[in-house]
Amino acid sequence: MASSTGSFSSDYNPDFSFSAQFMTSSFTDLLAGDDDTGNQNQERITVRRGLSDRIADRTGAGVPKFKSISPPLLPISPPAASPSSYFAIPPGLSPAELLDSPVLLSSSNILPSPTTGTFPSQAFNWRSNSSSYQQGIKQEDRKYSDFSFQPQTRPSTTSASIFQSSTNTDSTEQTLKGQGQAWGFTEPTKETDFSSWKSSVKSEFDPRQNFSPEISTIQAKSQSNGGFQPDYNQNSQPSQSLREQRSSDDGYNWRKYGQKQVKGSENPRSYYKCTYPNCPTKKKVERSVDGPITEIVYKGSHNHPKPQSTRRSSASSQSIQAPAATSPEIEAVVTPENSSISMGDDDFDQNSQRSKSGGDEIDEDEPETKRWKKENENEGMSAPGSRTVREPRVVVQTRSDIDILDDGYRWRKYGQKVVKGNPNPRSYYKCTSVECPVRKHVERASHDMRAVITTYEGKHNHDVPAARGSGSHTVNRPSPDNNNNNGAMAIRPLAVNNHSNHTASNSLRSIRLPTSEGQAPFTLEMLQSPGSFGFSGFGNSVGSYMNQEQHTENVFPRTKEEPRDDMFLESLLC
DNA sequence: GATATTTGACCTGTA
DNA sequence: ATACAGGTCAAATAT
Repeated sequence: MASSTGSFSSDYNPDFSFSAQFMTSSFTDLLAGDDDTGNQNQERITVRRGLSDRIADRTGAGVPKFKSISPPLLPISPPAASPSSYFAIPPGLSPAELLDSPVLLSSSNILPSPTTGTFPSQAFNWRSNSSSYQQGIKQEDRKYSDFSFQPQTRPSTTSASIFQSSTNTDSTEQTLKGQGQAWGFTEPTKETDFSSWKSSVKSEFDPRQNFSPEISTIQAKSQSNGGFQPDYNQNSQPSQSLREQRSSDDGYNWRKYGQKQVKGSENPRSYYKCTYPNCPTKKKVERSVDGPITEIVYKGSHNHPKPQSTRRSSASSQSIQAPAATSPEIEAVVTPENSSISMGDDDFDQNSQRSKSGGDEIDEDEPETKRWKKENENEGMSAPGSRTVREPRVVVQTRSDIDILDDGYRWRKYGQKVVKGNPNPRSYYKCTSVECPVRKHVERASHDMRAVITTYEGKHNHDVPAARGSGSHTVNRPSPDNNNNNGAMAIRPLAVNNHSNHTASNSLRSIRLPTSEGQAPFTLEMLQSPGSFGFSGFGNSVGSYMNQEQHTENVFPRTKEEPRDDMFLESLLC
């Protein structure tokens, strides 16, 4: 459960490997990565987006194949033209601090599991701007009653899992809830998944092996992307594409019986049946135009042992224990697309959590999921067995992006929740200064992953920490590619500046909209029309929620903030 | 010729 | 009841 717990680090405890590792790894990767890497990440995130578009967008050489696995973009910044531009560390701010910053912390959600080093599936599920995402938005009214927030709690199994699911990407949530609940998906499974996550990086996974949606998703992603998995090379072979059609690398033999263009996705979906006599297992696979698998959904469980002939490394197989053939099925949805997943890494991230609470996940999948689930039920498969893996479709990494919002103060993340009306998780931070009551929450606009909404609550009773007070560390950078930057905008909200300059302000909200090249981020205030907003950005504190909400709605009709949720969260947290 | 894939048509579920 | 979308079938085609 470490993973689950880790994902949600209530205490900003350095010891907490989860966040730290995530951060570390992602940070490291980021540092090490070149632009290409950044692009890849983005692509993963935007899997749902037309591949052709993405390709066109990217100037780099080959098409990235790591959609699902690559670390989500750091919140810090959108892929810059040059590697060096990736990070803009403010003067006085050391990398170490940066790591501790809320930004990174938040990003941890998206980042690979601390324990395993793998990415949460959620991240992969995000579907950024894709049409599918829009569809998903339609369901924003869904109920998120399942949200379970237990920041202080150690990974107790249940709570931890729940938390994680809700905390992580939307896709994850959705997966767990939508599928998990219905199918009796249990947390233990989840843990298993996460723990195994690291080691299991395969191009494809065996349904039996994977029983967690997240894993499936990730694996799928990785497969398509060529992920970070060590095993990848082994598994992937030159002629694999052809073979994949038949056996898909998951050790079973499949026969393709259909293909269809799914609405909302540019990627064709292929339908496969296990060729073993009387085996009811099916799977549907979505591949992006360039080849990588963006989503895999398994239905049913194999009623036979895996065929002997396999080139798959035993190690990879072992990494994840799959439910026995007869075990219940789990349907995991990953999608990514987001761009889901959704890894759309990010997707994965946050969105991957598709629980209803997550809502973020793309609804697109939901129908399918339901359908398959239903079928499974009819077939008497109640157990978790089938899994959906969604890739990247959606993945816009949110957390990291958001965190970019370094406003000069030090923040400790104390919670995360998906609020009604916005599939994107809202991170909650508290000022780390002793007794400082200020809190802020950050979330992405539901309609546009690139837009980040930061809301401040309360007034700082102290000065801005010296090291960070300069505000010169703005990370804003023009994004080379608007399309690729879904959600990955690393920008520092103006709010920050305002905030630092006006410690007296109780409440400040800034919305960062996607910026096109050379465009500076702007605050909500800039958007507000005279009549519609009475909110000056420095208005009142908590009481301003309604106003804020209105603002938000005005700007982003689909982004709704419900005070209730906040209060709910507060009650839980406090 | 056997096997697998492609693809348009049909079926089914959902809104 | 209807339209739409997803899933499946099965003949045609390819390997």
